[in-house]
Amino acid sequence: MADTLLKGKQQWPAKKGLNRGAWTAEEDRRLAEAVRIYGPKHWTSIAAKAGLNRCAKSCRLRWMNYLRPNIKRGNISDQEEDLIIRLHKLLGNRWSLIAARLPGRTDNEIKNYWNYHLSKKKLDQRVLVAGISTKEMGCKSDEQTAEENVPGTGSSRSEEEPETRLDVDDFFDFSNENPSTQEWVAKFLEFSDS
DNA sequence: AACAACCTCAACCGCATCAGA
DNA sequence: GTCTGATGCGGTTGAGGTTGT
Repeated sequence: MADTLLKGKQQWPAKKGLNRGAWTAEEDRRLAEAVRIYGPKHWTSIAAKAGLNRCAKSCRLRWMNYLRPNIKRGNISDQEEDLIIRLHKLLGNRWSLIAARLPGRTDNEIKNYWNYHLSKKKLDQRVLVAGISTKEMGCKSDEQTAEENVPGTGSSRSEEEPETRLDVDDFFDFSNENPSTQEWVAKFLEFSDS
């Protein structure tokens, strides 16, 4: 355990005297150039070869969440939100899996969106339904909902399939949705299957 | 205008897992 | 089979912007 801890710590800049904090335009440019040359793999060598005084993890994160092409920014549409809710119900807090089903969205973005927007929405709904105050609920509803659908703890990453207490076919049945949603879902499924 | 509360976003942290030596 | 470095992921934090009072 102590080993693992140490190993984790060694990977981050604070412990190596490397740069941290916000990226500059110049750093972005260098990183993008390095990724163009070497491909989005082998982050350790990318970080070194780009002459960035950044650790591999920082470089990867920056690329994945910001520099990667085809990234959509801001304004999660209603359809996307709906899909996020459905996928979260099915997959739990597996943001990377959810993101993989939302073209152009990053796991970080979805995670951020969920953590603020949707968890708040659900909380509000529960408060409305139960007719109780947030205080009385102890702000517990988020974890509960997520954990209801994901075995183990919220942070566990077991490879087991989630214990699906819901019918997946039914879950992804959009036949009751309005035509524009259906069209969007069809496009989305087409995209993600290819 | 000033302040507080709310919201968004980017980045860091810690851990698990993978892959190569 | 074991060790070690690299990678991927989810959780968390905090800075900065926006909105409301």
